[in-house]
Amino acid sequence: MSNKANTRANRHNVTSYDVARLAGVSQSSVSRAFDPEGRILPDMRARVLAAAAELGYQPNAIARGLSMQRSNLIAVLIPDLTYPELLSALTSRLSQHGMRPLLFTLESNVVSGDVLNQMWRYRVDGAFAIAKLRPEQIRSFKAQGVPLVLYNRYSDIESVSAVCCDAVRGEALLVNGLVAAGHRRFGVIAGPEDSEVGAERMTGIMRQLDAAGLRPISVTRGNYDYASGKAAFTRLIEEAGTLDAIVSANDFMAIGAIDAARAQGLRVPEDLSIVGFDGISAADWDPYQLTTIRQPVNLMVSAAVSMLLERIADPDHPSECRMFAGQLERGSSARIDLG
Amino acid sequence: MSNKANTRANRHNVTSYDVARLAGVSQSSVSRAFDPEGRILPDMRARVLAAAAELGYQPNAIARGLSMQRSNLIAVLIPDLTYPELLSALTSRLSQHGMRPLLFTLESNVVSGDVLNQMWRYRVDGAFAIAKLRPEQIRSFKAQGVPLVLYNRYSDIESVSAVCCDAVRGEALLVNGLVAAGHRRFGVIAGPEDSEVGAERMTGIMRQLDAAGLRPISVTRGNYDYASGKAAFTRLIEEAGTLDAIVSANDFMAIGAIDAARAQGLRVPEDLSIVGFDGISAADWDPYQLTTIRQPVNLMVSAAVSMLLERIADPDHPSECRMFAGQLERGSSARIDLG
DNA sequence: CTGTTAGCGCTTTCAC
DNA sequence: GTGAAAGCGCTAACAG
Repeated sequence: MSNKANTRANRHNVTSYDVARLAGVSQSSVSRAFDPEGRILPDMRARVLAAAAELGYQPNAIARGLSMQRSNLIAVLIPDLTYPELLSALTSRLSQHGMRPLLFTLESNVVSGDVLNQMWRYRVDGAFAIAKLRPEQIRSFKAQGVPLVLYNRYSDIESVSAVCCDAVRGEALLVNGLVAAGHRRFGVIAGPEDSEVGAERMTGIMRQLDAAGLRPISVTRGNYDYASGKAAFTRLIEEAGTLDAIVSANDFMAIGAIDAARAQGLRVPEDLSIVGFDGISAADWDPYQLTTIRQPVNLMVSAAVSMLLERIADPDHPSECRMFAGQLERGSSARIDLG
Repeated sequence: MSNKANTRANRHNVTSYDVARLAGVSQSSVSRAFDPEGRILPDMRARVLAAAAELGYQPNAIARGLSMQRSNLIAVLIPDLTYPELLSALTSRLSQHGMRPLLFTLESNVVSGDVLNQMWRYRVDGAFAIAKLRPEQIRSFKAQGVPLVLYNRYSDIESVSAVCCDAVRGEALLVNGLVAAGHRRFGVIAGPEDSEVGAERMTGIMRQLDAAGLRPISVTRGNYDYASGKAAFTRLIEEAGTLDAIVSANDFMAIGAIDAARAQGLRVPEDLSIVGFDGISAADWDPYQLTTIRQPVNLMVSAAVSMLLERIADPDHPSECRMFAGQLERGSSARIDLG
C-alpha cells in the first residue's frame, strides 16, 4: 500500500519505474526513450534502452492506451467464410502502422448489437467491416467517434468510408463479353438474400442484360459455396431446359456449377459458358480455368488501411468511397468476346 | 497536429463517473453493477444499468485491463496461408469465454522477435501459435508468464501445451491402405523444409513404408500450394518413371498432383493413386474426390481453448498435449484397402 | 533536456 | 450493501 515501488513487481511485471531505477533516471525519461519522437539525449536513451533490455522490459500497451486515449486496436468484423488472403493482407498492412487487428467473427453475415458493444468496450481506434451493418449501426460508429471503413459494401450514409471492387462494372464486362460472343439464354446464380455484395453483383448483371435487350431465362440463389452452386445449376436447368451461359455471383458457386454441368454430360464452354466473380485461387485450377473478375485485394486493403488511418488521425477528414475495377481473367470456362 | 488535444475534447467518452452521477450513486457501485459477481442490490443494479443505457455507457476494457492485470486478449500467431475455418472456430470459441483474439500474422512460417515483443506489450493473457517457434522463444512465454498452446506443432519443452492431429497415425492409415491395395512404387511430396507439420507427416509416411519393407522411389518437396503440387508431380515422374501411388503432405499439393497426372494422360486412381492430408473443402469436389485425413478442427480448437483457459486461470496447471486422430476420408483418388 | 506531477477509467480493499 | 480512496503503468503538461 505505502510502497508503490515494491507492490507486485516481483513477477513478470517489469514497469518503467523498474527500468528508471536501474538506469538511474526518472520514469518519464524511460517513457521518452521509447517514444521515437521523444526529445531525449541519445546518450540517455541508450542507457535507458540498455536497462530495459536487461530487465526484458516492454512498455505496457494497455496502460499506454488508457493514458493516450488510443488503443491502437482496429476492430475487424468479418463473417465466418471468408477469403484468407484478405485477413492476412489486412493484418500485415496494419502492423506496418503499429496497429493491431482485433477480430470479431460473425455467425452470419449480420452484425449483432452484442458484437458492437464488445467493440466499444475495447475502445478500438477504428474498424473494418466485411459484413452487413444496419444503417443505425453505421451511425453508431459516428456517435462513438470510431472511424469505419466498409469493405466491398457501400452505404449512402455520409459518415462512412468504403472500398469496393466495382461489381456493376465487373459484371458488365462479363455479360457484355458473353452477349458479344452470341449467348442469349442466360441463367443467373445469385448470392444469398442478405448479401449486399450479391445484390450489387445482381444489379450489374441485370442492368447489362437489360441493356442488351435480354432477360435471364432463370434465376436462383446459392449461399456462395460449392455445393450450393451445384444445386443451383440443377434448378436452373430444370427451369430453363437449356442455357447458353450462367453468370454466378461468386467463384465457388461457378465452380460447383461447372462440375454439375459436366455431371450432366455438358461441355464447358462448348455447350454452356459459366463465369464467376472474385478470382479465388481455385479458379485457376486445370479443370476449371474459370473466367472471372479478379478483385485487386492488395490494392483494396492498402487503400482501406490508408483511409482508416487518415480518419483516425483527423476525425474531420471527409469520408470517401474508393471503387476499384476488377480485372477480367479470361479462362476457358466461357466463350467470351471483348469488343 | 492539434488533433491529439481535441481528440479528448470531442470524443464522446462516457465514464463510470458519468453514469454514477446520473444514477445518483457512487462510481464503485457502477463498477459492481457491471460485474456479474458483484454484491449489489438488484434494485440499485437496475438503476445503474438504466442510467448506463441512457448514456450509452460501455465499461472501458482497456482501463479494466490495466486495473485487473488481465487484458482478456489472446494472441494468435498465424502464418499467411492458412485455413479460414480454423480462425473463425477459434474466434467464436474464445468469445464465448469473453476473450478476444489479437491477430499476428507472419510473413513466413517463422516467428520473429519483433512479433513477440509486440505481443508482450499488449499483455495478452495467453497465446496460440500455428507457427514455428524456436525453443528459446517458447521458453520466453514461460518467462513472461503467458500460457501458450501450440496448434499442430509439438514441442518437448515441458512448459508448453499443444493440440495436434496425429500425423503419424494419419499417414499410417493412408500408407497401410495403399500397401494393402497392392501399391509398391511410392512417390512422396513433402512439405517445405521449415515446416514442422510437414516433417511430422513425412515421418509417418517413411515409418509406415519402412514397416512394409518399402522405400519411396522418389521424394520431392512442395510449398503446400496447388502449383507446387503440379510441379512436384512432374519431378517425381521424371525421376521414377512410373509410380503406383503418391503420398502428399497436404491436400492442395495432392490436388495439383492429380491435375498434373491427368495432364499426362494418367488416370487416377486406375494408373496411379494419390492421397493428401487435411480434409480441405476442395477435396470433396467432383474432379478430385480426394482420399485424405480430415482433421477434426472444431474438436481441436475447443480443446485448445479449454487448455489455454485452464492455464490462464491457474498458471501452475500442468501443460498437456492432446493428440487427435484424423478421420480417413475415402475418396476415389486412391485405391485403398483397409484391413 | 530532464524530473515532477497529475490524470486516463476501472477494480478493489477498507471503513461505515 | 455502499462509498471513499488507493493504485494499475503510462503519457503529457509544466517547471527547473
